[in-house]
Amino acid sequence: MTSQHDGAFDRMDQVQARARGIDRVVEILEFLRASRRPIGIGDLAKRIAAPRSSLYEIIGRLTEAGILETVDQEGRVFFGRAVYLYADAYLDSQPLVRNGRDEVIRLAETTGETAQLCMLIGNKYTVAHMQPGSNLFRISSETGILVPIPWTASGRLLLAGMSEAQIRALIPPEDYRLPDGRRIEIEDFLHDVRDAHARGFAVTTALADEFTTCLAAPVVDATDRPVATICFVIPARTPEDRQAELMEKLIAGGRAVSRQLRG
Amino acid sequence: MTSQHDGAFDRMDQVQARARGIDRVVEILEFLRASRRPIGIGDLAKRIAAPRSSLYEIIGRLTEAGILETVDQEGRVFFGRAVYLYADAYLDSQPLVRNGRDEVIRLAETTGETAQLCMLIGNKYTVAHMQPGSNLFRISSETGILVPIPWTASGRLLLAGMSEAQIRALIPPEDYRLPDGRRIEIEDFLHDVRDAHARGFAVTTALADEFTTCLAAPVVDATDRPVATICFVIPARTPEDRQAELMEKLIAGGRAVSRQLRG
DNA sequence: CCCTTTTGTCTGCTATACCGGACACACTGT
DNA sequence: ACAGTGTGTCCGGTATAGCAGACAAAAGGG
Repeated sequence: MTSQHDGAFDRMDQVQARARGIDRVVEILEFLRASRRPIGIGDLAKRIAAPRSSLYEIIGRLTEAGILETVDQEGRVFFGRAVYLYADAYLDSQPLVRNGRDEVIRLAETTGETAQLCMLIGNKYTVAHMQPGSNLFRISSETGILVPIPWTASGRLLLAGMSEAQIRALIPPEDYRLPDGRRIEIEDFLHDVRDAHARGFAVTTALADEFTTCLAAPVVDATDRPVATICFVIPARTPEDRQAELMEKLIAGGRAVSRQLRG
Repeated sequence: MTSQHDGAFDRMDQVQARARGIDRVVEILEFLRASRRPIGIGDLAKRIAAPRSSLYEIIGRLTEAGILETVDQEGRVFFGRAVYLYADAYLDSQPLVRNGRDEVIRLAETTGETAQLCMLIGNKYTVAHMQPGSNLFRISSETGILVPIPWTASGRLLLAGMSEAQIRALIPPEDYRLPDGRRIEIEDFLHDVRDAHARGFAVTTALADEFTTCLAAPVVDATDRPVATICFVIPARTPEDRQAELMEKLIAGGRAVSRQLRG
């Protein structure tokens, strides 16, 4: 039907070229990561716009490998045990995440506050590990969700060492708009980044969430570039001296993890 | 060299039909899981008998998706951040692992002993989570490593409910040989399994490791089949009454997690 | 220095993986 | 009973993904 003369158009409108199996795999995994819950194959086909017949085939193969698992008798699928093993191997190879996570657990235990290990993935920010504190205060952020860098205190620290031009190139304009609609001025943000770098820590209040303050300290590699942050998520009205005390522990913790990276 | 007239032979010896991308992906991930360290692409091509040109393509795609990462400037690759996020979502979806892990942490804290959450993957046993105790006693086992079932106390509990024939079919003969060379008699092992099932707990001493005793209690699903165990790893010379006390906590903990699975 | 090995990229051929669509079956509600 | 919806399987055609092989460039290594 689609004849010779509109080939170019076809490409533009419907990128309906037959997809590669690997691309399907990536789409599936990415979808599951984002939605964080099991889904039926038919449903999934609609959501990622893939033909059902292909998905049955691909998911069958992934299930066989243990990368996916059939969750219930309605045939819903989700991540399988294999990914747990992959991640375990990954952690073994990454002293950063392993040590950082231990430190975060320790901090959460000794202070009772919610602590996190945060890092960048591409041009987004994510919480790699979260350890809830014993306090009643509920936090909103979830592990693994990708968040615009300007929304976070940690994001400001993680950009330390990048040039202004690099930062401008990295962060898409829409990421400067906060969840409540406010906009962060790029100049202000760049200033924050320089500031965070100079001080060696960052604090933000009521940024992504109205009642939350975030304290962050950097973890740096052997060349002093920030590779992660550890941070506390606390009620905005936490007393000054308590905040100072927490910040001190955070900086010490960040230094400890950084030291382990060098050794 | 392989000429026209031996086509049939070709098929038999070397199943050299062009491989699918997905299969390559699974092979790559499985290889990395087993070897647990970064590898160059050329090297990898030899090890899994795949053409280099294809691997460059596939690994490029997986790297783009964050499933793999380039580790050093020599171009070696290993698991990437994405698998960590996948695993995190997986753990969230598994009440067993989530609750079990919490209970293990609680037990390790209140008793000061090293506690573990263990389960089966295929015909092997693995530690899904380990929480070191505050005691000086160092344990050897590591999370995520696959271990022969007969080497462990937990393994005996996890087979409860299986018939003798099923057990014989499941466990490869070489798994009855301990790290120090001793062999476990199949009959003795089967007896241990029945015994563990009847008592509702298991104890082994100096099995995988000379100076270690392992106490284990089952976590069962709604149909009373064991799906995991929680256990303590303690010095072999721990006094009897202390062991009894720990065992009691363990059984209570296992029951608690089992209850959560039902609800 | 030359010689060997490896690495990353590119190209054209063709076996085949993916797709569309059809089919049987199981539910559900009316 | 019957239409409507969703699930799991199968099949044939064709766009294309994967392969072999060639290549330059870099990296050892003697």
